[in-house]
Amino acid sequence: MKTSNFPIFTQKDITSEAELISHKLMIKAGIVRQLTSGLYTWLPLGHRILEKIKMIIREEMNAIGSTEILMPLIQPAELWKESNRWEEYGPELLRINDRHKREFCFGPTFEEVITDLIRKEVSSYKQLPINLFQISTKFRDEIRPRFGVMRAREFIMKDSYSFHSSEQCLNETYKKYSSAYENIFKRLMLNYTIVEADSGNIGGNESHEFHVIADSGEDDLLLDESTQGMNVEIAKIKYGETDVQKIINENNLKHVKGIEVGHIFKLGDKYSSKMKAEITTKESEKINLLMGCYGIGVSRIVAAAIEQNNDEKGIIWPSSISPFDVALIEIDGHKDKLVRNFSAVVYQKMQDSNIDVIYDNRELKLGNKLNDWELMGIPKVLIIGPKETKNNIVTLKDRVKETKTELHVDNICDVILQR
RNA sequence: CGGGGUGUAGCGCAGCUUGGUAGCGCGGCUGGUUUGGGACCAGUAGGUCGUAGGUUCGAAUCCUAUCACCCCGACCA
Repeated sequence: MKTSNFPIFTQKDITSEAELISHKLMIKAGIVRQLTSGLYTWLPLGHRILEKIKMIIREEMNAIGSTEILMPLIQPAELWKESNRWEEYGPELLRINDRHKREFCFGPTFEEVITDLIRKEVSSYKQLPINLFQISTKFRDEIRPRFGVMRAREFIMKDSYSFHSSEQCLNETYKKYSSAYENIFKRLMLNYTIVEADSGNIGGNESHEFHVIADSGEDDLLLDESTQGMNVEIAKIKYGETDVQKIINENNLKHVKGIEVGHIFKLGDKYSSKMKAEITTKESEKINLLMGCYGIGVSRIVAAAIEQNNDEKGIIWPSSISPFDVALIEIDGHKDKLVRNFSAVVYQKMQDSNIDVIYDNRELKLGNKLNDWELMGIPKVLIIGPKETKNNIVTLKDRVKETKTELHVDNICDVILQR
């Protein structure tokens, strides 16, 4: 990719309205722009980050036998009335009418739609289990959107749904998702924890949340030495005590702040019973399907990752989700043909080795370019000027270690690929 | 919904108290000098001061209404 085809929207000054470091950096680095309250446009850089995260999620979903689908953003009211959530969900459910005055809503979650699909398509235990997921835009009309994409009204979420004929099968699948989620957050290189959670208005009887640990997190978590813990809602129920500080002291727990980036639920027959999603068992009995659902906040992960990985210069991407592996900076390439030609050769070499490289051929000074790519958090920067061109080398600068290394042109790809 | 704040050039802001030619920084464009960490000089373009009404000889400034955005509280991936 060349900057001539990949607009960079970095900016020096940002509005004082942004409070969180991740929100500030996402604006400065040109990842998102706000359209209006709770709604954001993802710029080219931001879109690439989202795609990297989605790819990791897809791979881990496929690895446990979950298959991708895509459901409509707009959902008919009838289904929500069946589950009783048309009333229960409240104003967070954004409702609209079509030209025939028929009622619809923007989907904040998809239990109704997927249950409707499965009840129509599945009638026998032989067709189970079924594991499906989608990565799509969700809409929740939040009371108060805030912190940029951290709490947006429109956001990108991966949601999975599983269907079973037995409790045992649901339990096994729930465990599979839990371990898949662990793999995902490990691959995202985030410091995370799993806690017991309250199932909220999604419902069901068991649930766990995945949190990225950050002081700016909105959730309060209580952890024990093994860092297996619970959120405060569960703690209050579990210990029969409303004074959180008392719970912490009496049970020797640690209090940390977390950003909820994943949530898995055992739904049981909550939706299948209300929506009459039945199957016939081996014994020719009709039973309600058992369900699980499993969410990951994709767009929120971008903000959470930045909360955990930044310095005074800007973002420092974990290598697995960096929008580019390396930025190639040419010094005054528009004035120096030799530099430009050599840069093009290096660029081509890296492309041939499938390295995600952004070639900065803008007419800017070296300092401008370096500052930009450091702000945007690219882990490695290659510099090519007259000196490098003359000696058939490049200078490699490491975002974190700040080291400068001269590499011969033949070794570039090997060193970059080593990570 | 209750409480607080902010809307002025592409971006970030000052001006408003005490009404009188609409400003600063960054960015843009032109020319020149620079050039290995956000260069300098000269010139230039760009604004119905959120919107509507009112007070006044005169309103960015005072009054009223309204809209938008942000912050604090009640809800949540």
